[in-house]
Amino acid sequence: MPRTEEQYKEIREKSRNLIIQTALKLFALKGYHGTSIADIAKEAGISKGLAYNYFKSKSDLIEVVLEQLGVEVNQMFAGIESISDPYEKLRLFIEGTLDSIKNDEEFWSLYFGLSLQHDVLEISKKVLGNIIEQTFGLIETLFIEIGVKDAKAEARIFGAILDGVGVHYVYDKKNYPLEKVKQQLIKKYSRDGLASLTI
Amino acid sequence: MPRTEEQYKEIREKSRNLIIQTALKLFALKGYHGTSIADIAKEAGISKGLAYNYFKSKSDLIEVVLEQLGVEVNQMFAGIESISDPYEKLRLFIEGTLDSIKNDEEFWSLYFGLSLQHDVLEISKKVLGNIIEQTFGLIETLFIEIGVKDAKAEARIFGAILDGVGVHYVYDKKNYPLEKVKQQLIKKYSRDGLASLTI
Amino acid sequence: MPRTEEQYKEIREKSRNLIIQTALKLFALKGYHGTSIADIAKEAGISKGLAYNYFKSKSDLIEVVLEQLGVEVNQMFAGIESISDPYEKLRLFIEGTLDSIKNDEEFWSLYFGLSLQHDVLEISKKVLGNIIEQTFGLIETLFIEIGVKDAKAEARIFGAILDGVGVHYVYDKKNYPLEKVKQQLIKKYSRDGLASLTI
Amino acid sequence: MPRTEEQYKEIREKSRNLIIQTALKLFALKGYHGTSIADIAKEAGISKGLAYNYFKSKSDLIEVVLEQLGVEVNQMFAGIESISDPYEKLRLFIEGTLDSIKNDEEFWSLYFGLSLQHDVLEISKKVLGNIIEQTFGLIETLFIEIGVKDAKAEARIFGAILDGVGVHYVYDKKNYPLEKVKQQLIKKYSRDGLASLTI
DNA sequence: AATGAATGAGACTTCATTCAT
DNA sequence: CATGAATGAAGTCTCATTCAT
Repeated sequence: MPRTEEQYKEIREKSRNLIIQTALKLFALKGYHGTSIADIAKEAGISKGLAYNYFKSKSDLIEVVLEQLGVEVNQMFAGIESISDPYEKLRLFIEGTLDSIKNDEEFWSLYFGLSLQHDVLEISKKVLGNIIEQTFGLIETLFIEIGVKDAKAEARIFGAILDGVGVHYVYDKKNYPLEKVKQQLIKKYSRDGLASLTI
Repeated sequence: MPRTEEQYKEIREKSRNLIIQTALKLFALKGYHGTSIADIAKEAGISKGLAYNYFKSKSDLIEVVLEQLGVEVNQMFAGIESISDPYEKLRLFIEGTLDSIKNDEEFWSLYFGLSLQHDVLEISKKVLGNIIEQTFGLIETLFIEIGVKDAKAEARIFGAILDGVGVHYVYDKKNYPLEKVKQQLIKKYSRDGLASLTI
Repeated sequence: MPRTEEQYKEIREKSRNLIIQTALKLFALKGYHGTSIADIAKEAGISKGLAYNYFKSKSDLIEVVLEQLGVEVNQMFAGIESISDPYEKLRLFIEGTLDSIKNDEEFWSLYFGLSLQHDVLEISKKVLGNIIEQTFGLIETLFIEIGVKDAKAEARIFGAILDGVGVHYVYDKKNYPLEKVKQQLIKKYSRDGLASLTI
Repeated sequence: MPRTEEQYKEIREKSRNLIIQTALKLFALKGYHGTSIADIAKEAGISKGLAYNYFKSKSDLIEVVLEQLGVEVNQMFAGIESISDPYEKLRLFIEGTLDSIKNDEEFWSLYFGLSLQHDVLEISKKVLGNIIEQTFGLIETLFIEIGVKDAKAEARIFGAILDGVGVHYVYDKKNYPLEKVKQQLIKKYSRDGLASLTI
């Protein structure tokens, strides 16, 4: 009995996701070059051929993986939008990012370790560029709302801190004083901490 | 009649440097994996074999290149040590780093793009770990001198900013408001800017 | 639709054997170092890559080839076990070995020429050591049964003769008086010939 | 002051011997392929270039090394010639060879391990063929003198034993019962032992 | 939709040999 | 006589990708 159109679609969706998730995991663990299609296929329990059934090439696969990454980053900050107090928003942003860095180590390891890999960079820009730009815009708006002078630069600095902390944490997880840094940042970006920067 | 010890040493020095410089350039341009020994040899105008006369393996070569990088980073900050005023030191640190990021794009592209590449990471830690740790210590001392509470976390944040800015700049050179960010950072880490953090 | 498990197994079996047989032939002909994987692939009419699909490395391949050799040596002597008269056994041993040396020149050329090659020696010991040890034990038992004093040493000498003859024959096939040596050995290890050694 | 012709010759002789001895040692230790000219030069404390000053190629070097080996083998048996009793000669032959195998392990390791290496085989035949042939002739004469029937075959067997024992000993030095084998052989080739073979 | 055998380009690496000094 | 920097061919091995079934 042939499968229905519906069933095929479901199977495709499932296999595709399996491949993406497996790739994400292995890329994070062993890097883009350190991971072969054979590795991914084996780990996912499928054949190499099947991977090529869903993705044109390895570079196509990483593109999709990065997209997925972007989606997840977006979701992470989705909840913050609804908060109205900008200071509270900043605090949630900091807490959200740093807690996530701590809890989803693997994910961020991928994000920082992968998206900066040279061969991945161009793809990364293409896929994540928009999301990153948007996020910077969001933060800029926040600083404008708060009344910070030169909100654009301030937003860049804010972003630099979070990414810088992420990079440093991934670089040396064991010794990084993540909690202290978090508290310090929350203080820094509280109403009092920002007072001197506002008009 | 063989060349003198001196002559041989000179030849070796020259070839070795040529290889290192060429490798540095190509690694920065095309990444570690994207650059083959053949590429380096061709660009340097030597044979593949000669590269192996000077470096045991490709990974040995990258190690030396990273070391070289560390040396240059160190030199960059060497001049700052002699300044006595800690605020001035911070300013010079910021200016030094950001100006260098702008002027030695290729160098920083390598520093950020390369040392975070997955396979290079371990080597990078081994070679640059000390220098980085030292630099963090130096900054911490600075903040202690200034009287900042929780100087350790503050030093981390400071470092995160500089590296974050570097990463962002390398990620998208054309649109990055480097000058603005520099001014804002100088203000932030001036005596007035830090007032609220000190005891 | 993929091939069945069965079909795949068959294909694999066939390719694997093709590679082993080709390797055996070329190793015997040109030595281990004198034979490249490319040579084997070309002779077998397959790609270099495929050889690595079946064997982890060249040294893995030689190991399997030597194993194969061991199996064949074993089979050669399998028939002798069933004979009950120890003198008859010795005769068959001598005849079997020397006839085989004459008829399967290529095989023995490999056995003597290959297993003594320096780099192959360790692998050879690992793979063939047991079989050789067993065979010596078997011969020793034979001499004990016959009543030879110091059967251990006698077994060693017997083995040395056969291997020595093999080495010499391979060394200079054209001039070696194999038939004469065979007759002389049969006489030497007949009941009469051994009389002076028995108690 | 330029050196005299005499001095030059002396230097040449010394360097040449140094290279040969070093090559002999390393070839024995690591095999022909496992030893590079660079290895030899380093071990001998000379430059690669110098090695090529004395030997046209690596294969030329091995040829000379094998020749040297032949000379030493010849010397080993030189003393035996003067003995008049053929039985005594045989005994000295056996003792001489087996003691030497034990004492000059390295040398025989080279002799058996090297001269049978595939690439070396042809050279070995060319260089050692004569000596080996001569030695077989000598032994044959001995057996004729003693009155052994089919002395040619018997000589071959005698040679096979000594070489076979050598090969086996080199193959597994630790466990080989060399002393026992020696005693057994001496007995075997004594007047009594050979009685049954003589007319 | 799924398989895995097969390919082939290209990477790293070694090393005998040459040659300018 | 002596040096060692330099070459280049050749070898081992990996892996993205294809394709017959």
